[in-house]
Amino acid sequence: MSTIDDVAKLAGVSIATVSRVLNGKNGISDKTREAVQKAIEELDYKPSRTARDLANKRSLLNIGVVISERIERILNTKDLFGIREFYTTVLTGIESYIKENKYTLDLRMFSNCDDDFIKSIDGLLIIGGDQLPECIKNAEIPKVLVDNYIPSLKVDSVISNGFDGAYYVIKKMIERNYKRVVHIHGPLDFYSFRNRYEGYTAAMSEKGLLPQTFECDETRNGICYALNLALSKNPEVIFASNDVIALIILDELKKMKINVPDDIQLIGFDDIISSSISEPKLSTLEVFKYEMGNIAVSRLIDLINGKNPHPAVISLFTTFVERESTLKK
Amino acid sequence: MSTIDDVAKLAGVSIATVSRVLNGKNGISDKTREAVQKAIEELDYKPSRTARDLANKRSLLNIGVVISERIERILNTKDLFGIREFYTTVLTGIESYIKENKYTLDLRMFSNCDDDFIKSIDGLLIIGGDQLPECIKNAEIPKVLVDNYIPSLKVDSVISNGFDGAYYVIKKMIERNYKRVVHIHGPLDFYSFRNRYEGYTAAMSEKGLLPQTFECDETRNGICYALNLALSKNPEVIFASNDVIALIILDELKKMKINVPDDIQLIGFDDIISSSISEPKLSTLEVFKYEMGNIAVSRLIDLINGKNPHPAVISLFTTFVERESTLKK
DNA sequence: TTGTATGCGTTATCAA
DNA sequence: TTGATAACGCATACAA
Repeated sequence: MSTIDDVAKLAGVSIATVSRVLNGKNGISDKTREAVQKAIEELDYKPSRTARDLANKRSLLNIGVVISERIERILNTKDLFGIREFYTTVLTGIESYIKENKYTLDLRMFSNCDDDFIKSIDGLLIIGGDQLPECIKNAEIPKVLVDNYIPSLKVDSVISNGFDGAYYVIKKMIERNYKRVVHIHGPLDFYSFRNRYEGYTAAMSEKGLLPQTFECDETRNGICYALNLALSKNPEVIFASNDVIALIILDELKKMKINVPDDIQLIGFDDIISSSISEPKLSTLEVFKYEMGNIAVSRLIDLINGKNPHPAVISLFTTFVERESTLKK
Repeated sequence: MSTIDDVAKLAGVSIATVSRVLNGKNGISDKTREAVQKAIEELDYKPSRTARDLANKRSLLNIGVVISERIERILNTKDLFGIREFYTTVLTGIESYIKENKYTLDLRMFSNCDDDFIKSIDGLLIIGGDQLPECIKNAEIPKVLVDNYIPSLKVDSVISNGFDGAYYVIKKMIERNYKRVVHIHGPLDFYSFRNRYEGYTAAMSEKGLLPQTFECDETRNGICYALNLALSKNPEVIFASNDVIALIILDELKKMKINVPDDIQLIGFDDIISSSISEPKLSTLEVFKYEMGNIAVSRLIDLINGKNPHPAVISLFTTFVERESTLKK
């Protein structure tokens, strides 16, 4: 196998020049370019991907990370520590990957994304399920949605596999002979809620059971309201969109002297820390938040490097973590 | 990612020593070895295969590619050129990536996958939607399913986004005011068929229409049978699981003197070459087969290198290619 | 427009 | 038993 050195020698130029020709840089005289190309042809030279990858690692990229005002609020709120932890962990995954590769990070809120910002970054990570402002939607740089997916947009996304997680756990409960399994969920315009909702629905339908779903916003009031509706169905199992909602439900059930898991069993989604210290401990589907951040950056880097540019959705498997809230004695 | 340098520093030795420990050379004091191993553990250090290959000036990655007997038959059959082309293109994508990286490839049928084979490869690409034999399922090496997905298995997969493709195109037809849209599909135990089926169903249901689906095997007889059932519903649009089925349907409709698109409109899936030369030309959803092969290898390499090891499903967006078969005058 | 020199993460050689 | 250091093939900042 010939190397860049052989080509350079044959063409009578330096390896830097050969490299430039290879990478289509400009600022090369036609004569030189032709000479190099002829040499490449003659030697049937093929650049080594291994070496190329290795050399490419060094490039300093500036990664933009944007969050909605909603998430910004969450990150700054004390009592919703549950959700806060979710995004914090995702961000940690992002940051650690960026740091390891010696890239730089620029974190902004949606409202601060002007043209100058877009121009200053090499790629964009967009966190959370909120509506995207136009300036972000239109930004013509590599983009990756994190914990969000917009089917109509064909933008790369990294999400958790909410469908299969929900589907699996609901089927499991049905196989344990519970039939009255209800779902209390957040607004379905958030993809992650919708995805889990669909998994729940699919499992119920497949088992010939009627899905019973109750929507709520993410406030305690909203959750209480949905919970009361749900309780009127005399459920054996309540499956909530996420752990934050599940934990509030747990709290409310306690107030009503309804015992979990003996009277009603409860399942969340996300596996935030509070779920493992609640009383009883909450059974839930673990979402790999840190890994989600990690892989999102990794995918973005690929896009920036023009590697596997065809847009794709990357969906991370979840794992059922069974704790006390589904272990009825 | 930490490097050999980090480990050396933490262990208080030189990188040469670390390298020795890594490669199990002898002539190292137990004390040093332990220190190095502890550092490796602590940093969760994984050697870079890229750098290792470069230094070794060899690419010892041997990628196993396995296909079912069914696919092997398809690849060797002349008249099923449609499906044949599909898998051929996927394989081309795989091969080109492997060649570029100067890796080696070992292609086998399911029945030839013994332990020796598994031992001889660094990672496994499994093509197509067929049932996996135990020896492959149990192989404890990095694996990626290509054009297949098994929810219960948590194995990495690369697939096309059949749901959204079907959903999008069906909604589009409904918005053009067609209400009698039927779906003729292959066996639903193949994930790709099931996925498209669900996209169709979701779009119909969402628009308040009753999904009308007809299963067939992939033989002409089977397709005819399903087609006749479907025709009894007096459809305005027929959506087929893939182009091969659609093209056979087209042929049968011609025999019946039913005009496409004026009497019935027809939509396929995959975008194989024959679809662009049929009469009329077939509207279809393009599946990026070559890219699918490419990204599958790329993902496998990552897994082999321990990069982003959390299992994930990568789903490639499809594109609607509108040709004559849906352009009713 | 072109060349020089450096670094990417690892292995291997040669000294110490 | 260990450490410095030269490759491996390429990209690129900086000089010329």
